[in-house]
Amino acid sequence: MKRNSRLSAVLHALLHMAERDRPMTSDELAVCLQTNPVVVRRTMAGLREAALVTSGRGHGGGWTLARPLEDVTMRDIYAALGEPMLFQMGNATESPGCLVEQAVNHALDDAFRDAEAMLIARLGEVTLATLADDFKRRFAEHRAALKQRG
Amino acid sequence: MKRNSRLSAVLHALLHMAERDRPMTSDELAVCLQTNPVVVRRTMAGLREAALVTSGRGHGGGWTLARPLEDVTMRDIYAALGEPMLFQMGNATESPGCLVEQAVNHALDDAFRDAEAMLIARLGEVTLATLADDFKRRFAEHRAALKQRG
DNA sequence: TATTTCGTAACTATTATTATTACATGAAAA
DNA sequence: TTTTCATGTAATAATAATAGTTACGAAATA
Repeated sequence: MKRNSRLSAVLHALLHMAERDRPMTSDELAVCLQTNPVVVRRTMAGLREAALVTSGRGHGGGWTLARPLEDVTMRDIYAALGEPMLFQMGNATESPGCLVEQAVNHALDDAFRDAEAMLIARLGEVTLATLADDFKRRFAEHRAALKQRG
Repeated sequence: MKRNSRLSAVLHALLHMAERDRPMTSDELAVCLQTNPVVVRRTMAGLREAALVTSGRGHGGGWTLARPLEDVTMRDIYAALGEPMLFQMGNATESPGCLVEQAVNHALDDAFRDAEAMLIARLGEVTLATLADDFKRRFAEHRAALKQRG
């Protein structure tokens, strides 16, 4: 079950980019994300339009972060991806005139709208720097565990 | 864009059933929901297992609500449908060992889990009676508007 | 100029969901 | 008891959304 995982894939890509001091090519990112370079370009195009990354062609070209990690939240990235639907379930639209359907949709809309607002707010609280720090912490733990094992 | 709209479809069906004093057949519900009777049976099967509805075969058979409207919440129905995934996006699972991926997944899991908990709690606050009342209100308004227009 | 790399359109493949067909089972009516 | 009606369910087909691929053009660098 691996639906629309673009958001996590993009975060994954951006953090890998942050670990390097030169551009990463679409081919490199494709290997890293186990996908196709064309898919990488398509996805990153949205981020470029949002000025979160830049791309360069030819020798030494590839993808580069355009802003400091502290300035970019997961919400920014979600927005740059076109604010894809967060929820699996939509409303019925079989009989738009049906008053029963309207009552149902109204109740569901209320609940889903609130949950969505909360989720988006949460995405806005986490920056790429937060994620990078968490990665570094995990990396340090990993090394410590290796060392202890000898 | 009409993904997995089972929840709203089922609510729609149950409220229509509530408006009647005899069982509704799968064919009737299928017309009402603009789908196929077999799809209706498949979907309602989950509700029957959860004892929210009963089904009867042969003449006079069909689907009947098994509990008072006040006793059934949208959350009960969500549960009866097998608690389908609420979110469109899952986590990346390309490289389970990748520490970058783990950091990303952890942050996303946190946000999604909280939003899901909130949404499910909200579903638990709305009963079928709530929806039926809302329907009746809309119906009264509808009639008043018709009357005023002559 | 040769090579690298992105940009993008067109097409194919995969997957998830929904719809359909077919037939068995059970219940009520004739 | 036979006929009719309705659900139960497996198997299959159709549809739609997403992802992957191919192909080729454009731009930048060596």
